[in-house]
Amino acid sequence: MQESEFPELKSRLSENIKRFRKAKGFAQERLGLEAGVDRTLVSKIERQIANPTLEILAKLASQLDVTVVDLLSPVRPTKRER
Amino acid sequence: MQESEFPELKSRLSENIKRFRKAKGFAQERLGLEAGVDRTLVSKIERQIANPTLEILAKLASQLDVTVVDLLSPVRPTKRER
DNA sequence: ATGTGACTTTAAGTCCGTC
DNA sequence: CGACGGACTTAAAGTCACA
Repeated sequence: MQESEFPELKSRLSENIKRFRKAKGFAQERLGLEAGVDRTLVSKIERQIANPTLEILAKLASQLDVTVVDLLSPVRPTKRER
Repeated sequence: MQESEFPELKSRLSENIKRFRKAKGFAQERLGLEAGVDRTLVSKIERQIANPTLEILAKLASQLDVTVVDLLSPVRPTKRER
């Protein structure tokens, strides 16, 4: 049985959301409010204890002016870290 | 308020899963079985009437030997097909 | 082999808070 | 501002039967 990339995906998602959110100067609450997602869910995603649906990811990506793929992609494709 | 990419994501996901699944010669049932996902859920995803969680996407991607990003990316412009 | 309907169970997501 | 908890509602996940 193959290993799932789920843990790594959650980690990337967390880092990417934090990064894009801060780049926009948004607090978790503001991002949630504008995306139509509860602030506690944003918090859980950033703490990697959530398993969000595709729709939630789409809403957040939209408000951050990025794509869902951007949210799930490795943080630094240029210089493999971690 | 920006429009979400959700409908398009579901569409891409559908096409990509079908494509990767068929490339492996898997039936929906077989893919579901090996990924640990019910076949009716695979069916719903391909018919774009599901809103899957990240974990489900990770499980399916794993069995198809691709990444979740691959599943959500626009259909390959690799060689200008379609 | 897949689509679909009816159903139950589980967890995603919300809302209210405190620290 | 963000981590975190409790109680709640909603919808996804999962099961099964049948076309």
